[in-house]
Amino acid sequence: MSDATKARKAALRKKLIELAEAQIAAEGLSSLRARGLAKEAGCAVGAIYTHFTDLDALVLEVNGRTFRRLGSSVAASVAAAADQPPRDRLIAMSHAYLHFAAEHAFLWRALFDVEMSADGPVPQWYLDALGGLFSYIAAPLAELFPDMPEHELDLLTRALFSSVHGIVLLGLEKRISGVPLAQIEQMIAQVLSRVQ
Amino acid sequence: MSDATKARKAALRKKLIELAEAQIAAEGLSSLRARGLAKEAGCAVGAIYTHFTDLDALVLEVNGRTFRRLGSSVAASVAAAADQPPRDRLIAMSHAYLHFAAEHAFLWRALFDVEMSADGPVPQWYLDALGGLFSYIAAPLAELFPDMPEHELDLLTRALFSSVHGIVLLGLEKRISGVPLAQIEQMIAQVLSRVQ
DNA sequence: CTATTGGTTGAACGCCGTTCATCAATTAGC
DNA sequence: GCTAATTGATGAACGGCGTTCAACCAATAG
Repeated sequence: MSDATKARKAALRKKLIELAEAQIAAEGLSSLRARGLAKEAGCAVGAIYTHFTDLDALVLEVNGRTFRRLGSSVAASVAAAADQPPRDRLIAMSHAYLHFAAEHAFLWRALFDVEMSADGPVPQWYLDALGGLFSYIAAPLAELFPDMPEHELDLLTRALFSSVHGIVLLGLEKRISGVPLAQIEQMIAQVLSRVQ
Repeated sequence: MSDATKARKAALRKKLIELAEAQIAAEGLSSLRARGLAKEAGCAVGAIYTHFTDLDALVLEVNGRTFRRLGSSVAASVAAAADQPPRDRLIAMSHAYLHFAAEHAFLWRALFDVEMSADGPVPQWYLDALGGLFSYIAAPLAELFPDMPEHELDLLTRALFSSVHGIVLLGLEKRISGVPLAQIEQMIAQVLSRVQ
């Protein structure tokens, strides 16, 4: 296969991922349609399936991008708060998580809405990305609780991540108990600053 | 309309709700099919739509039942721990929430998976049921923090509910970070017992 | 006994994701 | 430079979905 052919192939693949991402970002995961995507990309529906085994695989690519951007976003907030006490770093990265979720609401939701339906194993990069987020939390916690056994520290890490995730999830869910961003920030700070 | 006719009508309606509930409980919300339901109920597909505007409305009925049972379950755990200190009551009701979610995984998930897609307003009983759960949490918190302003107490209530919800959600999600029930209990206790 | 009402029927509609025989274009061999 | 082989692209077709609606029928009212 010539370089030009490979390039065209890769270009269509990239275009499909970008268009899918734009569609999800604009109108949500459930608005993604194979036919709509093909029309926008200027190709036939069947072409999608030469690049991805099914639409879920395509969404997984989009989620990969989203997860990496979320990771950088949180990492940047940690770096910016490097000279602050551990509890403030925890709050800073949680607020970064919140703002990412709020600014990219549909893309962020897609992270947790796709996997459930697919029944293949979770890809490794997914677990790695999650592990990365966990490690950002674990570091300040280890400073706060230097005597805590590793196992308990690991559990507390997961517990706090899940707590922040839950607060962001329900806080942004306007249909259930949606509240202003400032109040969600307050809730996160309330829970994290009470961790003694 | 005669009583017999009304009774038959109500019987089919009830049967449809029960069959839908059984299907969701057994294989999840996404496995619910109008045709399958009609076949099980021994009626035509169209009959479903004389009792419910669409399948979402039927699922909403199922969710209503689930929410009421969840409410009683949490209420019972509060009653059983009535003589214990507030923090222990918080932990007891959170564990009740966890065990309900674990035992009725698919029905519990349906509570949060349907509403999102429908675009009508959230029905009042939904908000009432959520308010009920909140009030169970608010009571022990008011004992723990008698001087806290009402607004902040309200925020802390939502924050703690969301935290427990997040821990249960991700803890039960085997595909992401699923862990044994005992560990999820530990995580809940960790977060709640640290609330000072 | 007839007219009317209202729940029930199931074929049909439009949309969906996915497939596959067919096509077209590029590559490899000579 | 020509032919054969390969491979991505095509889009009509398939099966399945939620939902609709003209036709049907059983029960009620006059």
